[in-house]
Amino acid sequence: MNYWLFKSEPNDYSIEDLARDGEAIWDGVRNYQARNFLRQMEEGDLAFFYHSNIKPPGIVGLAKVARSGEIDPTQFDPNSKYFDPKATPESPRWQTVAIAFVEKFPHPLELSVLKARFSTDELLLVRRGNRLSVMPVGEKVAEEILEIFRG
DNA sequence: GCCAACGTTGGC
DNA sequence: GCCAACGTTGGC
Repeated sequence: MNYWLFKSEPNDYSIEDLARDGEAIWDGVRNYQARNFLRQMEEGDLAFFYHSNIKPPGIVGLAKVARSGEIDPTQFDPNSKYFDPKATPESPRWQTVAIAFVEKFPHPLELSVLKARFSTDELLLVRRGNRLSVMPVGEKVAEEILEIFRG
């Protein structure tokens, strides 16, 4: 089982939205490094849900990978801002996963706290200038984060 | 509003 | 294939 982190702007899609929907196809990722992480995900993997572009940014909840190997439907939709003219149903370019809501944490775990606690080697998220919207989280760090809430 | 980081585009 | 220009992300 692996741990991941998903960034989302809450104005766009928040942990509350995921709680309401129960499940969501994580569409719109158009970065190859992030896509490769999405391809590596397996059903049952846990994912921290992170709110970006908000004050303060931070981890706000937990989700899990409900299905892997989903085809991102927005790549075929000419009306979508994620439309990719080079993608065809016969050879799609963008795969993703469906995630399911697990829990909203009782309080956000702010980026400033994460930076104080974890080095850039331990947690990619805290690396300056990191723009990946989907990234792996090491098991040790993941368990420490869960421990904060389950102590 | 600023700007660091970095991915993408396009001319050559 | 190189690389400058440009655009986007996202923290501060």
